[in-house]
Amino acid sequence: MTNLVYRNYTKHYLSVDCVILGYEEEELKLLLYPRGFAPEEGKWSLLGGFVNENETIDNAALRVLYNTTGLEEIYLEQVHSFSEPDRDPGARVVSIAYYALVKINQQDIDLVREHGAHWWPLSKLPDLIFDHRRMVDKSIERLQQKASSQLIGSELLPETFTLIQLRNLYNAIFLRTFDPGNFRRKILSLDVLERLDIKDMSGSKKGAFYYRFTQKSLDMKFKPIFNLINQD
Amino acid sequence: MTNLVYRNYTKHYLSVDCVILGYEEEELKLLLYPRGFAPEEGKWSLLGGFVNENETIDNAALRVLYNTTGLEEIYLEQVHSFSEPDRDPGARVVSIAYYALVKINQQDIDLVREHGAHWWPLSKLPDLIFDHRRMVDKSIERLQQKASSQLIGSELLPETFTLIQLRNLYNAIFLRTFDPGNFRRKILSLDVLERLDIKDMSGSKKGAFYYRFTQKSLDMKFKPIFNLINQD
DNA sequence: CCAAAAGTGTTGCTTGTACACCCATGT
DNA sequence: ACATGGGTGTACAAGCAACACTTTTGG
Repeated sequence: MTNLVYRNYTKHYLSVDCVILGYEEEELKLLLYPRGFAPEEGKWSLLGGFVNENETIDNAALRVLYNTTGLEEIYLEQVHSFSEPDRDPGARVVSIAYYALVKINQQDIDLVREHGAHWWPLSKLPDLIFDHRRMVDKSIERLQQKASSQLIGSELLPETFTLIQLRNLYNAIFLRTFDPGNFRRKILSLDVLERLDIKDMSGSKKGAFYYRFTQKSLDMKFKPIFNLINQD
Repeated sequence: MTNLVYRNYTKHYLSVDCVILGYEEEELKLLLYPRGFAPEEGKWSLLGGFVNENETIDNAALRVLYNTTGLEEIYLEQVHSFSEPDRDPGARVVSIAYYALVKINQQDIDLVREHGAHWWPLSKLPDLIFDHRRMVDKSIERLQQKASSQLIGSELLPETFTLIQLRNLYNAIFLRTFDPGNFRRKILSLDVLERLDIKDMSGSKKGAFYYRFTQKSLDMKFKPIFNLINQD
């Protein structure tokens, strides 16, 4: 099927590397694999895999995520392609970095542990192989951009959450502390959350109301995600 | 040299496609090639080329630009990778889109014409092959983002320019009209332009002062560009 | 009743926007 | 002198940030 004109050109190995971010204990965590062989043995690695013949790179990323974490319908965003010829000493591999946002919960932790992976706090990352550290940095930059232009949280928090939890998430993403009053007002003015009649009593005597994203806001947010999956 | 482990995986054709933008007659223009053969004969194409064995994709993009326009030291930014398996009917080719900003001047126009390329106003683009239209749209989005977070213009305008020209450029990028007074104040407050003692008398009797970017601001802007070229 | 966290109000400052106004000068 | 576009001033509104204040309730 391949046009003869193309025959003269080099083909390349193509991989995807996923910066999988979760939120737990008031900080962002990154899912990493230990590398058990040379070179760079002892360092840690993003979850990655090669792109197959008949799939989009977005699908390759989803496949990698599914195979290693069992998770489906994950929020994914393409970040950047990395192509230094010697970035992978084993062969010339061009890699496309993605970031993914997932909810960390116990069953995922077990599943993930079976595969040898481990959640690392972003603030205390170990040494990463190749250019993976740059992939992480660029992903965080993108995540910050995204979080400033729209309210994120539905991908990282449980379905219902308090505004305090949401604020802590934003504190973790931006590495600063937002003013409780101002944050609350600003978020509520976006008109994407609805208050439930249940309170979280664990943090205080007064209790903090639970909120959740309105269906409308979720619909709007999920559209681009599924576009991602099926139309590149 | 290739590690045996990689042998099982598919290799892919990798190309770069460049959204080359220039500014002329108060509008943004896009450099396109006519496609002279089937399929999609009669449509127009971005300037592109395949990635070679031992070059970064950034360098591939620079090479394509140099070979087709003769221009060096061009401002380049990676935008997104496109990977639908059938996006190119000739073969499975994964393509990475870049946008480039260049100054249009007469000698470039001649040079470009020799290659059969043509500058098209963004507002009146012809039909493009494959997914090139999406590449253009995504590039414009990125350009707008960039232009909102920092003053661009040194790549698109002559070395000296009036604030009116700069405003027209911004009008063209954002498809709206900025208020003359407010635009001027905001731009000058950024403290990256210096006023020359020369006036452009062509537009009015009073004349409009020429400005240029300060060396300091250019140094800061060019750093990331050359990083792009040599360290992916 | 009081400590402590949740939530509201108030104020001053910065920024954006609309638009009126002044300025310089070639004809 | 006046029309024309360049350039400045002003006044109002919106948004942000700091922080004081009120509310609730388990101990």
